[in-house]
Amino acid sequence: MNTNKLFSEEQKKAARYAKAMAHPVRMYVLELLSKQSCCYSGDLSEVLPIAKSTLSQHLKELKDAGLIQGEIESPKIKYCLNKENWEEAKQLFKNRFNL
Amino acid sequence: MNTNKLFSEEQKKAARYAKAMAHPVRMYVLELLSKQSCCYSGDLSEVLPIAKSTLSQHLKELKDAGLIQGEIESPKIKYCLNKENWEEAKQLFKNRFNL
DNA sequence: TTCGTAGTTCGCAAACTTACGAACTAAATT
DNA sequence: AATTTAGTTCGTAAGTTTGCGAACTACGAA
Repeated sequence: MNTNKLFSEEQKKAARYAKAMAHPVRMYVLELLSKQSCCYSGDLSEVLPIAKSTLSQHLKELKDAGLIQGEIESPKIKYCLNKENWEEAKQLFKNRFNL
Repeated sequence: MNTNKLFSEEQKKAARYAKAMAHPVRMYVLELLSKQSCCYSGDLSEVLPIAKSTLSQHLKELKDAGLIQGEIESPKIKYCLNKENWEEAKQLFKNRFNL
């Protein structure tokens, strides 16, 4: 399917963000971060019933989608929302669906 | 992964709704319906660059997720948002992310 | 310099998604 | 009864996602 002209960039972005949210683990992480600003991936690892490698994969997806960012605080990594993109995502959803 | 106790039902629902939105075609349909209350799948078929069978599949996903409902108006089918679930989805997103 | 901690990458398997065309169903029209 | 219209279902192919454990990297502490 050639999507070049048929969907707006905004629709594609909104769908992309929705995809990043489309898994309970990732929803959990986003929800946590939207409430407490930061967390360590070790803390997530303790609480979530998945292998570390799997968690790492989910965090990578959130990073690739632009919704979170990690900061090294050796030996841990501190994750926060990427505020700019997070605001964009919220705006996209609000505008589309008048939430 | 056993998700029985680890994520709230609400997180799972929210992720489920996000998944339904996680494709440009489905985002397009939802956006349209949130703006104009109804549409015929034939109209969508004319405007979207995908095979009828593929569109049918996407509409089925939205139906299965509970976000839309179809009503037969022979020989066409009229689609609308499923208002109850749509409100639920919006509420879930608002509450989670204080949008 | 070796060890432990924290996290990532690799390789793989199983399941799911996306897309298509062909064949099908259901109902209204001719 | 045959045709047309509108949409669904089936079978299939290619690609993506989810998950795991094992092997790896990076780096601070002993």
